[in-house]
Amino acid sequence: MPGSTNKSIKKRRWKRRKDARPGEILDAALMLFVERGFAATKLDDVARKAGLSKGSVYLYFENKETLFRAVVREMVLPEIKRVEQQVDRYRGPAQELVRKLVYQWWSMVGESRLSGVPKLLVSEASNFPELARFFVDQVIRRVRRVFVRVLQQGIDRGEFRECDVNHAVRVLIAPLVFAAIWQHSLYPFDKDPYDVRVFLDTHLDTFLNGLLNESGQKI
Amino acid sequence: MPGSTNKSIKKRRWKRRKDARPGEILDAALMLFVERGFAATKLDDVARKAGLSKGSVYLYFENKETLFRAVVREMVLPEIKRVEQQVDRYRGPAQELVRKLVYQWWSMVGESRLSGVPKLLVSEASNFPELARFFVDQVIRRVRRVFVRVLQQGIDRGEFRECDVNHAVRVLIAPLVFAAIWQHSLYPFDKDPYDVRVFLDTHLDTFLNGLLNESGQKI
Amino acid sequence: MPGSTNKSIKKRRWKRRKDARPGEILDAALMLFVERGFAATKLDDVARKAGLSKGSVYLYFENKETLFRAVVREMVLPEIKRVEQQVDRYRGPAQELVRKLVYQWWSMVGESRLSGVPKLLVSEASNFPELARFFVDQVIRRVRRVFVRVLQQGIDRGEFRECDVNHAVRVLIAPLVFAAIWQHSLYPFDKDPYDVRVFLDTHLDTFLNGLLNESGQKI
Amino acid sequence: MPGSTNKSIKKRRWKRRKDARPGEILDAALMLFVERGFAATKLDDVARKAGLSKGSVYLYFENKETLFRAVVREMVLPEIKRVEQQVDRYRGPAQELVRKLVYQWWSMVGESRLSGVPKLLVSEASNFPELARFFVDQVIRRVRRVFVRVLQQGIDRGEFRECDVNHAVRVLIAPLVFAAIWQHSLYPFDKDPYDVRVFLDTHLDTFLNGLLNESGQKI
DNA sequence: TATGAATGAGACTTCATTCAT
DNA sequence: AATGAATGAAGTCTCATTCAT
Repeated sequence: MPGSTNKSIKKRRWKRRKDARPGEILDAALMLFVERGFAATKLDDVARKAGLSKGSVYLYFENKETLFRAVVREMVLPEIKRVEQQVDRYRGPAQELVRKLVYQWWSMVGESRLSGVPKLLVSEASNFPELARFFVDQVIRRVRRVFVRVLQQGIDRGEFRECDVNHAVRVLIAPLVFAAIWQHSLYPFDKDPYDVRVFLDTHLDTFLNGLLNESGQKI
Repeated sequence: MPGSTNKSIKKRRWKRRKDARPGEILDAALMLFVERGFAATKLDDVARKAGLSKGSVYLYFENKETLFRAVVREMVLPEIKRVEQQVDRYRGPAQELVRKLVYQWWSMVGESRLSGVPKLLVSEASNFPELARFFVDQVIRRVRRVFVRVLQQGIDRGEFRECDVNHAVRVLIAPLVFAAIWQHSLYPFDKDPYDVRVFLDTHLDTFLNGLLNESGQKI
Repeated sequence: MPGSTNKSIKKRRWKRRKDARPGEILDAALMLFVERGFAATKLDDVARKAGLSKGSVYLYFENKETLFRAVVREMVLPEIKRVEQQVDRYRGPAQELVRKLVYQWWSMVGESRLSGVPKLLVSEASNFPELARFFVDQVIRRVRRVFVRVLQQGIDRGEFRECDVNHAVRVLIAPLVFAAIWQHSLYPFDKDPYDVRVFLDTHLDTFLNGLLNESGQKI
Repeated sequence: MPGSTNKSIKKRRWKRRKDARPGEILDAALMLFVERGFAATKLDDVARKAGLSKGSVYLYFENKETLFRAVVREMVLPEIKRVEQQVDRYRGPAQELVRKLVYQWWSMVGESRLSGVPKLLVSEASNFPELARFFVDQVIRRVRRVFVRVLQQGIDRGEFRECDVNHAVRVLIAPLVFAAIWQHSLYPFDKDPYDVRVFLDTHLDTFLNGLLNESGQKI
C-alpha cells in the first residue's frame, strides 16, 4: 500500500512558527477560494497547501467562514490603502494621470495575488452579502472616487469634454476589473491571442481619445 | 411530525404538461446556480423552485453535474444562435452597426434570464473546464467574430482608424459582459447611482469616438 | 474482509414508516443516553439501535441536543400525567394511601423505561440546565405535592404526628428516586443481596412507623 | 493574533512546589468531572483550572482515563479510611451511634469536596465498570458494613426490633447518598425550601423511631 | 411518473495526545 | 519541568443519490 513506508521520511511535524502561520493560511486560502469558490474549497486542501494539518487551521481561524472573511478583509484592506497613498501623489495632465493610474492599478492589483479577489467576490456576493458590501464600499467605490477626481479635473481644465462622470468612470474601470476577473476564470480556455497590456492600452487609447475635447490634441 | 395532514391543502400539482418539466427545472436551476454557485445550490431547492420533488429531478437529469451542464448548454446555445441570425442581417455604416449590435445584445442577453450565465461561468470555470471551453468557444468567440467583422468593415471603409482589431473587440465587449456579471453580483450592494443604459451609451460614445479616423465625423 | 459478502442478506433498506420512526428513535436514544450519558453517546449508535442509518435521525430531529431534549420531555410528560391521574382517585387512611402511592409509583416508573430518566437528569443537570429545571418543576415537585397532600391529611386526621412535612416528603421520596438511580448505575456492580421490593417495604415500614402518633396503631 | 505579547503580564507561575501539582490537578479534575461528566470535560479546562498548561497534565497522568481513575481512587480511598477509623472508636447505645455516624459521615463527606463523588460514579458507572466496582466495594459496602454492625448491635441489645438488616441499612444510607447526589445535580434547580440538616434529622427521626422495639423508648 | 424516506460518503469541527523548544 | 503548536482520529451534520411505494 503506498504511503505506508514514508513514515521516517516525513518532515518534522512540529514547526512552531505561530506568527508566520496566519499569513500562510490566508495565502493558501485565497488561492483556493479564488480557484474553486467557497463551498467547493475543502479546509483540508487549504491546510495542506499552507503546509500544515487540517486541525491546525482552527488554531488561527474559528471556522471556514471566518477564514473566508479574513481572506477578503485582511488581504484587501492593506493593499487598497497602499494604492490610495500612491495615487494621491500624482500631479500632471489628466490624460497622463489616467494612464499612469491604470498602469499602476494593474501592476499593484492585476499582477499581484490580489487579482483573484474581484472574481472571488463576484462569485460569492450573494452568499456573503456583508463581504460584498464591504468590498463595494472599501474597494470599488474608493477606486471610483480616485478616478472621478481625475476625470473631473480633466473636464475642468478643458482637456476632456463634458460628460456623465459617474458613468464614464465606470466605463473606465470596468475593463480593469474585467481583466482581473478574466485572468482567473475564462482566460485559460480562450484560444484567441490576448495580451493584457495591449488590452489596457487599447482601452486607454479609445477611452481617452473618445473623451477628448473637440479641439483636444491627442496624446 | 409536521406535514402529515396538509397534503390536501397543497396547491394543485397536476396541471402541468409532462414535457414542460425539463424546461422548468432548467429555469429554476439556472436562477439558483447563478445566485449561489454550483456547490452551494441544493438540488432540493431547485426541485422545490421548479415545483416538483427532489427525486423527480433524477427522472430528467442524471445528476447534479449533468443538470448544471444542461443549464449552460441548453439555455445558451439556442439563444446564441438567435442572436447570430439577427446580426447577420444588418447592413449600414459600422458605427451605426456597432451601436445596434450592442443594444441588441443587451436586450437579448443582458435583460433576459441569460444575463446570469456569464457570472455563472466565470465562477465555475475552473470547476467545469469543459464548460468553460464550451462557453468561450461557442459564445464569447462567436460574439467576438461578429464584432470583429464589423470593426474591420469600419476600418476598411475608412470610418475607423487602423488598430489591433482583436484587442479592440475585447475592449468593446468587456463592458457588456461586465455589465451582465455586475448585475448578478455586486450591483445590489452598490450605493452609487447606476443605469445600464447610460453605462452602455457612455461606453459606445467614448469607444466609437475614440476609434474614429482623424477626419471621421462623429455620429 | 468480513462484512463484504452480506450485501445480499441485507434487509430492505427502505422501510418507509415515517410515523413509527420518531418513537423508535426516542426509545433507542433514551436507553443509550441513560447508559452512557449525552456526550458519550454516538448518534450512529442511536441510529443503529433504532434500526436506521445515521443520516435518517436528522429527518426527525434537528440535532443531537434536540434529540436529547425530546427524549426527556416527550418521554416524561405523558407518563407523569398518567401517574397524577391515577393518584387523584385514591381515598382512605393516609398510611394505606402512602403505601399504595409508593407501590404504584414504582410499578409505573421504576419498572418502566422511565426508570432511567432520574439518573439521566442527575448526570446531565449542569450541562442542560433548562432540562433540569423542567424536570424538577414538572416531575419532582409535582410528585412531592401529591405526597405532601397525603401526609398532611394523615396529620390532620391524627394518624401521623406533627412534623416538617416538606422535609418529611423528601425523606419519603428520596429512596424511591435513589432506587431508580441505583438500578441504572451501581446496582450491577453490587454483590450484596438486594431486592427493590424489600427495600421499599423496609423503607415504608420504618418511615410510616416512625411517623405514627404516640398512640397511633401500627398497620 | 491574540496572545502573542501578553506573556509578561500573566500572573506569576512559579511559586508552586513541584510535588503539589498532582494534587491540584486531581482537585481541578474532580470538580469538573463532577460538574460535567467525563466525556464533556476538556483536559484543557482541567489544566487551566489547576493552573498549568494542557501538556503538563501528561507529565503526571498518562491520559484522561488514567486521570479520571486517579481522581476517584486517590481522592476516595484516604478519606474512606479516615472515616472508618473514626467510626471504630464509637461505643454506646445504637440509636445514639447511628445518629453520630450519620452526622459524621455528612460532615466528612457531604460537606467536603468528596460529596461530588457519588454523583460522578453514578453517572459514569457503565462507562467505567471497574471504577464502579471499586467504588461499590471500597466505599458503599464498607459503609454498609459499619452501619450493619451498629444496627445488629441495636437489635441484639433489644433496642431495635427484628428486621432485614441488609435492607434496613440500605434504607438508612440511601438518603445520605441521595443528599450528596442531589447537592451536585438538581439542587440548584429546586425552588422548594430545603435544608440538608433538617432532611437528615427528619430521616433519622422517622427511621430510628420506626425501628424501635414495641417497648423501645424514644430518644 | 412522481414521491420522499432512507442512505452513506464526505466535509466541518473538536479535542486528546504528542513533542520540539 | 513546562509549554503550547501541531496533529489526526473520531464525531456531528449535510446533501446528492437511490428506490420502494
